[in-house]
Amino acid sequence: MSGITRKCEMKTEGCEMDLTRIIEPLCSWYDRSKRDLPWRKDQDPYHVWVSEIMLQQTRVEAVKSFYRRFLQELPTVEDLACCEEDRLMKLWEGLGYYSRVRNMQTAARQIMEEYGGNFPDTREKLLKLKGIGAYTAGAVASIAFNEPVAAVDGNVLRVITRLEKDPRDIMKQSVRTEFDRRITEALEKTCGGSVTSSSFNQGMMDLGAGVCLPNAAPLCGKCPLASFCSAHEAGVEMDYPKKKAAKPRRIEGRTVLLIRDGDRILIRKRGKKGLLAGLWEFPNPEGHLEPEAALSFASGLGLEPVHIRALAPAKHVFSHIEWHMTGYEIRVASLGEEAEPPYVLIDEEQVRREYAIPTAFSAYYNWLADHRQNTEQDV
DNA sequence: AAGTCGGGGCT
DNA sequence: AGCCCAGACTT
Repeated sequence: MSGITRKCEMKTEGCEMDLTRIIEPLCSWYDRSKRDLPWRKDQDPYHVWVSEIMLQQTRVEAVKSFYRRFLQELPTVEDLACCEEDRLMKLWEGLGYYSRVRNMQTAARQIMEEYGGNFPDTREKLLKLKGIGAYTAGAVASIAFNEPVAAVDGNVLRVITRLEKDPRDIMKQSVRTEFDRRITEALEKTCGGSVTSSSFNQGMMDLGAGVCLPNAAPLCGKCPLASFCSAHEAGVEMDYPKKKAAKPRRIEGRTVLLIRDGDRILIRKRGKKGLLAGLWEFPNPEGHLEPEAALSFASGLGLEPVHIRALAPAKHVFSHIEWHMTGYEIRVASLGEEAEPPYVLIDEEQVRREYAIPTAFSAYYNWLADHRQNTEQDV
């Protein structure tokens, strides 16, 4: 008997189980218990795709309203391919990871040009589209086209590592690739009738979201796979999955300037790449500026400050950065002229309707709404 | 393999 | 305050 086999029999740690055994039980459980979600009303590949992109690193509850509005505004792939950029970003405003929607439009144009508007219907073809990786290709191929392929996401990694007491770091690409291969092989052997890759993959999502919980005691009494689970048998569910500690965030000081001219507010569009690409922002020079420096900044844009007020500090946390912000309201003389490019003075109401502003500025953006100014008050 | 890229909700 | 979420892309 090999050392590995001995170890598995004694502790069942990191020992591969036969995944074909869990497929029928999970499909059966999914058919009884599936959540009623907006993107489960049909199997239209465009609908499935939009939902999967929105759901990347994003909770179901946060996605629902965005999903409905997005499809109402852009009902077809062609609508997405033709959508003007600022309108597209406005539809994604507040959802985060903005490259998702930019990549999705690139892919929509690929579909129009390379596939004549017919949605690619295999995992292999889907993988060539911008923004579609191993997970999303598997999800769309299985849910919309019933291809027997895996869709390995955080839920699957958590469920399988608990089932097998797998001690490997789930952030490693090798683990994801191996799970993808093993699940796909198991689906190829078992799919048929009510056992489908669609039910299995979506069952994994529902199981991960509602039963095999992250960062909380799982509800093993409700789990259709409990009898297969090594971690449950040993009472160590919370020890999995194993994951290396995240790197600490770097901290950036910034000074946010609300530069106002009557009802207008000064903004500019961010660059095409990097953080918050393609969104609009208030001037936010790096560092914590003193009022004099903030006034110089405004003067440097060719504006004539007539008043400055310090605002409460604010903090915003990104995945890898923290912004510690100082803020000022600066009122400038109404010159009736355009601002220094790339800055523009836009009516505040129009900004709120048409310009996507990142949540990072929400403390100051909200302050603005609570302190409307009319031109009569100018000093 | 490691870094970049948002925002929110739960513990 | 830290963790994670229906990840993908770049370097």
